[in-house]
Amino acid sequence: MFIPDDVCDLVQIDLARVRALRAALTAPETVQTLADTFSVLGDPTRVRILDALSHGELCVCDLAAVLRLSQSAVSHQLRLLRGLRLVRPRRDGRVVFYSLDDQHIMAIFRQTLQHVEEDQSAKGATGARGAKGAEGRRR
Amino acid sequence: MFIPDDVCDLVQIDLARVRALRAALTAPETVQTLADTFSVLGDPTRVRILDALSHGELCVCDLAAVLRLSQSAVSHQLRLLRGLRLVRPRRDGRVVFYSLDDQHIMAIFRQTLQHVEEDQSAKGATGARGAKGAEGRRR
DNA sequence: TGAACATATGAGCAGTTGCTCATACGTTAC
DNA sequence: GTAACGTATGAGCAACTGCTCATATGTTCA
Repeated sequence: MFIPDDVCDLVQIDLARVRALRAALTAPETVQTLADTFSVLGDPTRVRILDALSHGELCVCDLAAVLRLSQSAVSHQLRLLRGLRLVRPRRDGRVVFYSLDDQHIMAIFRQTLQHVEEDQSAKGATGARGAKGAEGRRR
Repeated sequence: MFIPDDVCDLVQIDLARVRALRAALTAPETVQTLADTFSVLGDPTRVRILDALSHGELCVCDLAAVLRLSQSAVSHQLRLLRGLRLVRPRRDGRVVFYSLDDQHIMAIFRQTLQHVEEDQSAKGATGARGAKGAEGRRR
C-alpha cells in the first residue's frame, strides 16, 4: 500500500513536522532489536523461566520440575533465551545448568512492574483488560 | 502432560530446592501482566509508534504519515497501546492526538538497549542472531 | 439535516508461535 | 564398545498476530 507524506487534508496536519520527525526516528535495526528482545520477554513461560533463574542457577530438568513443564518445552525456550543472551549455560557432566546472563533483565522486570502498578493505582481500573487478551491466553 | 516433582533421577537434582523455589516464584497474574506488556512492546510497529510519540504528541494521521503505515494499521495498534496505558488519546474536534502515557516506557527502552549493547561489545558476535528471527521477519 | 473528514473497529487471511512427540546428541559408567 | 541418562532439536499442529479491506462512529461545517 502506498502512503503519501500527508495522509489527511486537515490544516492541522503538520507536514513539516512529519518530515522532521522521520529524520529523528530510531534506526530500523535498533527498533527491530528492541522488538525482538521484548518479543522474547513477552511470553509467560519465558518470564517464569527468568524469574526462576533469578533465584540462582538451575539445571534443565529442575527448571522443568519447578515450572511443571516438559523438558522439551523448557529446552526450546532456553534456546531462545540463549539466543538473546538472557541466560547462559554451564555444562557439568551431562547436566547443563542455566543462569541469568545479565543484570538488566531483572531491572527491566522491575521497571515494567512499576509501570503496571502505577497504572492500577493512579488511574483506576477502567477497562484495564490489557488489550491483547490479558486473560484467556493459556491453552 | 503429567510432570512429576522430579523429572530426572540424577542425585544432583535438588528436590527440596525445587519445592522451595515453587513457593518463591512470582504470582501467575504478575507473570501474565509482565508478559502481556512485553508482548505489546515486542512488535516493531508498536516500538516505532512509541518512539515517534516520545518526541511529542501526534494525531493518528500524522503518525501514519511519519511511519508510512495505513491509518487503519496505526489505529489498531494504538488500541493495543491504549489498552496497556502506554499511550493516551486527547480529542480535539475530529482529530485525536496521542501521547506517551508514562515515563517508564522510555526508561525500559533505554535499559533494554543497554542490555543489547553490552552483549555486542562484551561478548563478541558469536551467533548473535537473536534467536526468534532477528532478520527476515518483515513481510 | 447531510456531506466531509478523522478515527475506530470487525472480518478474514497469511505468517508466526509454543507446544508435543519422536529422535538425535553428548557425557558417564560399566 | 554399549547402555543409561540429561539435554537439544526437527516436524507438525492448533492458536494467535498484524495487516488490509470494508464499514461504522463521532465531529464539524454549510
